[in-house]
Amino acid sequence: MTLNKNTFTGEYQYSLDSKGRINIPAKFRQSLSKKNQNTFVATRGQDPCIWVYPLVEWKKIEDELRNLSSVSGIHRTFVRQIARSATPSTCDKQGRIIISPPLISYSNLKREALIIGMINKIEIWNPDILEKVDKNNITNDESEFNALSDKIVI
Amino acid sequence: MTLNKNTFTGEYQYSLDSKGRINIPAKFRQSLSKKNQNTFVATRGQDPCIWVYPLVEWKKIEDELRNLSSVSGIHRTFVRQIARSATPSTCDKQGRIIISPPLISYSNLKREALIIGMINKIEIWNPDILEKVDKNNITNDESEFNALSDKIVI
DNA sequence: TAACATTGTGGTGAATTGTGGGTAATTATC
DNA sequence: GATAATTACCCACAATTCACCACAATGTTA
Repeated sequence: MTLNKNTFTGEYQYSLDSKGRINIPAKFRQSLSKKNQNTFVATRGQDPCIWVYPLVEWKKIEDELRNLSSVSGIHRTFVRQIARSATPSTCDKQGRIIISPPLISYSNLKREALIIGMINKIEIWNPDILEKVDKNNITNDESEFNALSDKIVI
Repeated sequence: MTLNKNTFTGEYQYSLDSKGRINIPAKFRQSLSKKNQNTFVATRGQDPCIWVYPLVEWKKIEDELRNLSSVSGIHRTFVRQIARSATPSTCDKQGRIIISPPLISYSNLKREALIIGMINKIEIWNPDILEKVDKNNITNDESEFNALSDKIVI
């Protein structure tokens, strides 16, 4: 059964090997459209995790960043934070991509890695950290959660 | 893997050698279109770092500067700051460019240099200085930052 | 249940890359 | 015009990266 292209759901527990490689779940790879050339772009997430975009999705972000003028200090900082850690990587024959050392240290990744489908992108977490973040969020955000119900029908 | 041409992302820690040469990361060089003839133009950044443009991108900047009227004092200062230190340099066979002494002293570069892909240009930083600048920015600009991330969907 | 296909993980050799240094060419100085 | 100083170009090597192969574990089909 084929869902929408470039759309990711589900969670997987894979391992980051000693060379900084991590497997992209087969289901995710199959969902990629041809235009992506089996390539992803990994960058810093807003949470302490790694965000992984299919190439075509990333290009949209890139274009938006390109249009920010560097005369503004805020723009420069913004572009720097995102572009700095963005690293493209094509799947090898076994379906793995490479995670750059800066991203590994930012996300505090050890051997175990939790891969989560986030619809238009993929998140890679250190499982322990996600657990902590989850606990915090649940106790804090009940009210904001309710506010969301205006925007999204489920 | 083919990304957009003349587009740079990622960060690299390279070294400025005793002759004032610094390596342009191989990934960046591969991204250059032929028209650039392996040539970059380095100039003062708005932050205390060096901005490095591929030749064709720099030409666009020149055109923009050309259109700033010199009647305005601000314009003159702005143009002078950028034009004054702009120095073109072609990669040698090993992929290095030369950084002029004025730029080295402006950016306070020592041996270690942090090279950052900023989409349409490259920044070269003294790592210590970037760290300080980063800390400042994060504490100061929180709200404006959030406003930006609303405009840009990531 | 057996045979087969797929998937995740480890490792290896070849090619590439970053860095130091050396020599020729060019420019500057007297 | 001769010499010194600087700059540009090229070579070499160690370290890293990349593309591929192998295999065990898992899942699928007959």
